[in-house]
Amino acid sequence: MSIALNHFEYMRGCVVEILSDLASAGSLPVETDFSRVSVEPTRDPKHGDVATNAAMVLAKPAGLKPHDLAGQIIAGLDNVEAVQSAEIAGPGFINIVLNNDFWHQRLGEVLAAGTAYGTSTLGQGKRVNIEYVSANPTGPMHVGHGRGAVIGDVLANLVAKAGYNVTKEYYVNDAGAQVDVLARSLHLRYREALGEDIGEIPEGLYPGDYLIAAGKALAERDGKKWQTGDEAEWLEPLRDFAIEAMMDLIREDLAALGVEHGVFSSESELVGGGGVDAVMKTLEDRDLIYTGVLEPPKGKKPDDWEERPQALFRATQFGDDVDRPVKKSDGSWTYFATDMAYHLDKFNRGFADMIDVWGADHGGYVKRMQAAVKALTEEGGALDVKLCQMVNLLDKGEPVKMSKRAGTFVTLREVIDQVGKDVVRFIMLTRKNDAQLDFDLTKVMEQSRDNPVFYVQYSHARCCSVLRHAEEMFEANEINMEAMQKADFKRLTDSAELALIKIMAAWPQTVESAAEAHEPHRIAYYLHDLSAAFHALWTKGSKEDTSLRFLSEEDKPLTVARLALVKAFATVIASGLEVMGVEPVEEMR
RNA sequence: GGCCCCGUAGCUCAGCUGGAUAGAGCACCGGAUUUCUAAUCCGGCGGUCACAGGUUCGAAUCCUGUCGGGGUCACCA
Repeated sequence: MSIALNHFEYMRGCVVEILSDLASAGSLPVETDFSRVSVEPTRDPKHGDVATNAAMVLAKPAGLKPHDLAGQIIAGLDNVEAVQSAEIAGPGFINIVLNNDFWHQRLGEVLAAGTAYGTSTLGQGKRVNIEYVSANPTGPMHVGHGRGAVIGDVLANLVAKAGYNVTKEYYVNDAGAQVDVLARSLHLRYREALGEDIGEIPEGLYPGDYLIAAGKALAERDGKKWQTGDEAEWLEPLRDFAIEAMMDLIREDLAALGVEHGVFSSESELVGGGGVDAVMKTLEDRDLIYTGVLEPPKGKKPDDWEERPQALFRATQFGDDVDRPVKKSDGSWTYFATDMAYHLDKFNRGFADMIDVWGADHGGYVKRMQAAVKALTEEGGALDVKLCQMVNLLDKGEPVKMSKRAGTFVTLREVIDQVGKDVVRFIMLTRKNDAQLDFDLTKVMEQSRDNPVFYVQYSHARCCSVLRHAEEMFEANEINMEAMQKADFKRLTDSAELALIKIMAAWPQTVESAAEAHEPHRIAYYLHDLSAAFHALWTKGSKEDTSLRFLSEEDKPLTVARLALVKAFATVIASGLEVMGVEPVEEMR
């Protein structure tokens, strides 16, 4: 059982029970398949709380008209305790209104569960590996990395809340040519630290200032040990030193963003430990590796294209468009080859479900990796890849000009320091992962309704304000959690109050569907909608009908019931923000 | 040329895996402030869901094709 009732699932259960009864009574064929029967929210609240398509889906197999079957289902629904009314609409929908008691019970559930509200057992403890960030250890993170970091992190929280056993993983690309370049770049900074004039950083090396500190640290640790020697002598130790320094940098950035990985996997360890060779040998034995010649891409041909035979993986057998090289011309493994070994390693560690979060520029890589997983796990594993589109950094609507060379590059850390981690995390989720995102440094700090971070935080702060005022009006034991849970919820009858409860009650379903779809941005949208319902109730009480104000000296029982509503709302907001890794704000003066 | 993503209101974008009369914010127009925070709310205006076929009770959503925008295309990661 989940910690809260998913009322759509609950009502679906009721409908299916009625259908089963109809089947045993002979009104429906005994073997009728109910799998297409769904219970969903209505588009328009005027249509009721939930609607089912049962009559439309089953009319044909039952040999009945949708309306006739609907009539029989409605007769059954009238006997369901939670149902206030049910009626046929449109082509055969059954619109269902649930009674207030049912909604009041949901309110009690929220209070009982606290921020654990919405936690589900959907995943049944199944293990899922989510690999994200995996930024190359060659410098500090930029804003685009930050988006992937947030999407991966929140997706992990979300999937965990839906009942899966999640491992957050970072793949360290500490092998290959680029970390050699890093080592050479460090060597320059190291000589600089020892007093040499190194002049301009040559083209092709990393010019960033962040290596200066690493150079100094190396000079302090090792003195002049590597200053004059041959590259062959110092390359490896400097590489290790540089990677360690860069990973420290990245870990600091991640910590500032509130992101923490459980596992760091090293590419070089995988290669060094023979993991790649073993996997390739296995593939060769299965005749999935062969020596062939690739055709150059049609359209534009690369200038330095040379036709040559190379070791290819039969990716086309598993859904890819062409077979993919696993060896470079110098005989070493391609990145793809090591990545295959890495994904098999994850599978062998017990993760049949894998999710990778990548930048959109790696889009062309998805099919081959999925083909690889299919081949390596013999269909036992599944890989979903979330591609993150670019982040356009703006200030007051103008693009922020960035150049690595000119040293005007804005790092993720600078943005976090400027606007705060909570704002960064929230804004990163205000678009689907595969849509481009504008991040305006000024706009995200504005206190207005078109800033979703503020809008949601403000609704929570307003709650806290009400609860603070209540403390002056009541003795502590009159409005503690116990008292709120015993409050007379039946007093909450206004449409705006009930509307708020109904959206709160949709939280468990939101968690489950967003987790299943691997779409963390839905949480941000949900919280915005939930906040809107609260702001609406607030203003309704203060303007249209002051009897709807939360605090009333004259009617304390009613006030306690309303405080319970306020508390429950704040709890669901907090629960959602917890998934997003954002701290709820209690005051915004 | 192949592959992937995208095309929804003047602008920025949602649309819960196929549901009803397609939604929200901004902008524009008009309202609400003796207050628990008006940093908010309510109403109005605004659409050929790029286009053409197809699948079915039913399509913004799935399939095919066309047009337009972006990304990517051995030996980088």
